[in-house]
Amino acid sequence: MPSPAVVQEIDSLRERLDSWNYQYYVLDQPTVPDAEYDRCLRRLVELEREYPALLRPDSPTQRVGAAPLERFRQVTHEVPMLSLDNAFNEQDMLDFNRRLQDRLGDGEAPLEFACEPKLDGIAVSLLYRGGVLERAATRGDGSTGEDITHNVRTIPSVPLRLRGEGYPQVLEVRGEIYLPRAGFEQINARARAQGEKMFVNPRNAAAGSLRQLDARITATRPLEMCCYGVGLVSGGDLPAQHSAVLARLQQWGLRINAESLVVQGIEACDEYYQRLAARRDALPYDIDGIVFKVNDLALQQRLGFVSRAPRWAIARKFPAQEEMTRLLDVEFQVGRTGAITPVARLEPVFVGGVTVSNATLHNSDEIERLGVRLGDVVVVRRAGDVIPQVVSVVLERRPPDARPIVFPASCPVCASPLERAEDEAVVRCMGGLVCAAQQKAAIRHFASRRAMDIEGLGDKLVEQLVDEGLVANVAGLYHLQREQLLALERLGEKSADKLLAALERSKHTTLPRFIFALGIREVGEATALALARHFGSWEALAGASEEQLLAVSDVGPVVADHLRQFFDSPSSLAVVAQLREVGVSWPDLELAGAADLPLAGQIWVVTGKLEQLGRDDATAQLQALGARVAGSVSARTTCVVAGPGAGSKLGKAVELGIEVIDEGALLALLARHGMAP
DNA sequence: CTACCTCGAGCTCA
DNA sequence: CTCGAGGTAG
Repeated sequence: MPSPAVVQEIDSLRERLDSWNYQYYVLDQPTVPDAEYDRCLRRLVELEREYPALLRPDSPTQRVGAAPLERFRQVTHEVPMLSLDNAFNEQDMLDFNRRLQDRLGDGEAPLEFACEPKLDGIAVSLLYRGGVLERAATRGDGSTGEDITHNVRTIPSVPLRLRGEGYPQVLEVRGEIYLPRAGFEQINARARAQGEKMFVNPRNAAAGSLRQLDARITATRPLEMCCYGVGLVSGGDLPAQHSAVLARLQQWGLRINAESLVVQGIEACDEYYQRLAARRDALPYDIDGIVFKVNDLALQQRLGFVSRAPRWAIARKFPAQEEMTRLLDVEFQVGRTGAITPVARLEPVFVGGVTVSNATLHNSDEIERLGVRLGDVVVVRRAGDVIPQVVSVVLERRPPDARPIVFPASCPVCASPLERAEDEAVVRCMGGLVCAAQQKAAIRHFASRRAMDIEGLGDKLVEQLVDEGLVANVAGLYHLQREQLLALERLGEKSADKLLAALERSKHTTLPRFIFALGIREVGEATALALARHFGSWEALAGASEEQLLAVSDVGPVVADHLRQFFDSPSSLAVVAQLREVGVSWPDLELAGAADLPLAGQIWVVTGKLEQLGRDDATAQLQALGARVAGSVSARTTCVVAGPGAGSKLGKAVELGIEVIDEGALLALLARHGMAP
């Protein structure tokens, strides 16, 4: 039984260590020598070992890294983690400001903005319950991420317990986990010394560190966390301004960015941007832009969101980084639809934090526009997650032997003729399913997770199967024999059996998956689902007329045409027949009855300003009732919803004698069909 | 588009 | 030990 003196000593040690941690990591003011800190930590470890009953999960000793995990658990963000709209120049910023003032309608007085650098790291969410760190998660797709609590616990600037008081019972803090440049140098120096693989940039090093199953490895990486906002908050109140919320977070022991500043008006935002851009290289961490947020939370609430980003914030990105390199070769790739894409093979060059060796040249127009030749020195641009681009040619450095790039006259894979559709920039191989490149792409797509989900059928295997002549179309997959597979390189008994089992499993599928898997042009996951729901069975879909196809929401003339082409092609239908023959099957869908989709087949147009619903919501709700919402009025339009400020569309509707209703009538109609206002 | 982690399997060599 | 596949991140 520990004596009260021991309990008191443990408490006192923890308090001191927490406080020093706070001073050091959150306030950036070291207060005690490292030796003193270490001495106290060792003493605490010793006492906790002696009295395990006194061990707490939020003790400063509990950061070293727990035993390895089996796998990452999925977590759901109750408040989704959104992304930010981007601005690339001062004009974008002025547009942003204009949108804010128009929407708020409070006049032209300068708005107050909270500014801070956008750290280049990994976005995470920390959940504190009763002030104790309960869970840390990655952003993931915004609604679900991965549980990385075990790794985040090892980061010294993340408090395991909030300091002080007054924090809400449940507080979700959001921020960026990143590796300061010095830390990056340090772990790379260590890796070099031990002959291990080095990281290419701090962001990837941070991401890699957080993806460790073994937190003991994470603990050796000097990661930091910087907070920039909150998510879920309950059982307590926060201040009414963003900047004040951040200040409060800092009091509670969370690190916030030292450069954070509140300014008045959009011009001051530009000054802040210019000032920080000038200091960018001198900062101890990488940043890829500046974030500006409307500081007043009440205004934020009035502004709301557009699909996946708040209207009240914007990230102004720094100009993309550019480097020069040499164009070694141009390869012409053939895609799933036969589209021929020229891809530049470049002398590898380090730009924007990664080594770029490939860049798409899009099409022949682009090659012409650039006037680029093989062997040319070119400028390559890359910004953050943006796909690298060939920007221009350095003509002064053109070698005398630079050769023009010849666009192939026939398909580089199957030699079939090429065709360029009217008003399209892309050139396509007309070989269709006889083209090995298109066969491979079709099979890859068919096997992919969102389609038939055939595990173990990766790119390399598809390559082998087609090259060996074992499979020429997706139906051929189901005729593969075990012996044929075993004859392939690097494919043993286990892999073969696994693949065969996966193929067998994939035979039981669903109609939307199957439609999507066929790879019909312009028919993605969403369209496939809409088609399946609308027709309910393959037969109904395959037999549908152009007009019937057009009645499906999201299906326009282009998609309808591609669908008809597929159903009119004997070879395509033959593949489908073969698939069904080998046992690919799915349950037919319950047809969405007239009661479920009262507006099915109707075409609506929304124009003018909708005061209560907003155009986006109105569109979504109409679509949910089965209507197709079009952008312009035509003779086929069923009904027009017109709000104040409606212009030519309203005029056209009246001209054509189409029914016009106002927002009130729309709300009544939605209410009649059980839609929430 | 690039980079990173993890896993299982296959290959290689002792 | 190396490779391929499958997943993540920005």
